[in-house]
Amino acid sequence: MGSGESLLFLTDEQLRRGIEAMFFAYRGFTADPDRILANYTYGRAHHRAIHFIKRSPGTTVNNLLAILGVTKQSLNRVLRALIEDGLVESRVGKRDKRERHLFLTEEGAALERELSEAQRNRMRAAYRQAGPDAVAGFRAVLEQMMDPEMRKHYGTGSEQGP
Amino acid sequence: MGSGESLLFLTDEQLRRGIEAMFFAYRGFTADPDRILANYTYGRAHHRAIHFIKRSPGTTVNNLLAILGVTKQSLNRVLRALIEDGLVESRVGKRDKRERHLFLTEEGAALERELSEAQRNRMRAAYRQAGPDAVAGFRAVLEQMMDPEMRKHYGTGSEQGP
DNA sequence: CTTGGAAAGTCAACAAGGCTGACATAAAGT
DNA sequence: ACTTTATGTCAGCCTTGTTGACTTTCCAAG
Repeated sequence: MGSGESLLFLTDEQLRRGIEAMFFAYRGFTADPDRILANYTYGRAHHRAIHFIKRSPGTTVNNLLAILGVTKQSLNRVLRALIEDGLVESRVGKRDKRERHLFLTEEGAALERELSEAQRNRMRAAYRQAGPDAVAGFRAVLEQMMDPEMRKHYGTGSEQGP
Repeated sequence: MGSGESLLFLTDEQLRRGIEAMFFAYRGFTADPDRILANYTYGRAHHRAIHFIKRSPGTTVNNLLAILGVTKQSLNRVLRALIEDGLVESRVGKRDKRERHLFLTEEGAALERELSEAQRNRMRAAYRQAGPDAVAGFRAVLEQMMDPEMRKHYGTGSEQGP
């Protein structure tokens, strides 16, 4: 035994369990917002946009594109709906007038609160059950699982382009 | 301070970071299989079916339906393609001839290996970087995040209906 | 032995949300 | 003046999910 024992967590069986944990947990993770969104004409894509606009008010379209990892055509469809419905405001950039800076309106912020409260409640319950040490480990593994490119977006939040 | 300090991991800010960690990590989690699947005519839905058939050879369609949480029409489209292409074999049940028991053919098993090796490699790297204690925490939090219904599917694997 | 209901399969139609490609406009930068 | 960047838009396609309706098969209970 000795050094072999400490690598037990790298067996294929352990990895398989980790893979399935990700699959089932992600379903739970999205379940509550999905239920709420079903009452509107919006879907997960709208939720994601709203989330990151809330996190970084004034973010540009290009910024959002990089974070979400979709095409501009795809994002545009989503943003257009949110802007037309008055949940998101798009302001022409002061310094660079090509850029559009995105903000939640009061109505948009209300929906964001509704969605994120549901999601936070589940996350909070999971955190509480698992305990602080587990949370640190949870975040450490997830961070390593991201593409390195994405790790820079997952950070402080509310960074605004210079 | 005192007892408040130990609850720092439950602040909205900490929860937001957890939420984004899930989002970015899940993207990484699916990125490698997605790249591989792009070389075939298959998508994520096929991967999921193949994964759980591999985990529980001989599982029935109804079983798979419960695990995957989609409609039978949706699953059927996926299974039909896999069966027609000879990656999955569907055998009429011995005891109950209404049931179909699903198995991977050699070709199906080969694709499964290709996909799961890529996914395991990423998971293994993440586990290794984060360390065994982090892995335990990772799994603990994910388990709590699942819908309780799903927790029973996330288990031993290779259970065959009686 | 008949019948009710479960398991599976299929057809059709639709929606969300990805994608590519082509093109337009405005503004910044060189 | 020219090129590049940021954004928006049109059109069309694909995957994967949905609902609803209907059929076939066949186990099991009455």
